[in-house]
Amino acid sequence: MRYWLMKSEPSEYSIDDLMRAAKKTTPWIGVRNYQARNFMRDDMQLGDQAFFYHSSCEEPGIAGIVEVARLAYPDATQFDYKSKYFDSKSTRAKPRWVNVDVRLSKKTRLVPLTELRSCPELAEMLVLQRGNRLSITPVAPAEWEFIMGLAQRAPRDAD
DNA sequence: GCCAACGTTGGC
DNA sequence: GCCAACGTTGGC
Repeated sequence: MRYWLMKSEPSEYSIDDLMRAAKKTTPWIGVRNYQARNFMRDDMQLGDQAFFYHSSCEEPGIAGIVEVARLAYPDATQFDYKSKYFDSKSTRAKPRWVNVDVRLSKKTRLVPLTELRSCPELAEMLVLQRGNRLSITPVAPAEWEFIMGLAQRAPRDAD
């Protein structure tokens, strides 16, 4: 069992969208980066857990916990010319992009990026590294446990 | 909106 | 296979 962090722009798909989804499950479509794809295709297993991270928004940070509910399969949007994720070089015989399905385990308080950055325990965390842009990154077990602790704590005072 | 950092593309 | 140009990500 492995741990991950998966980024989504809440204007595209937020933790609340996932709460409203049927079976609280969604296909993690739209990944168009080979490294991130390979994590889904080669490494993700059923039951793996992931932080649902809100990016490119007012308050970036971890918004909840999800679980891998279906192993990687071809991402349908790559074949849909009307989709922003359409890839003209991908074929059904040889699909280039895949997605897993994730199911909401629970929504947490928003643990802001700034708070994560302030924790020496998380100094090595991949998503916090300079210049990191990967939308899916592995999370070390110790980092996972630490953040789970943070998430159960009351939000910081905002002064 | 800016821009640093990184990935991808394509000419050679 | 190199690498410059270009595109994208994502925090600020």
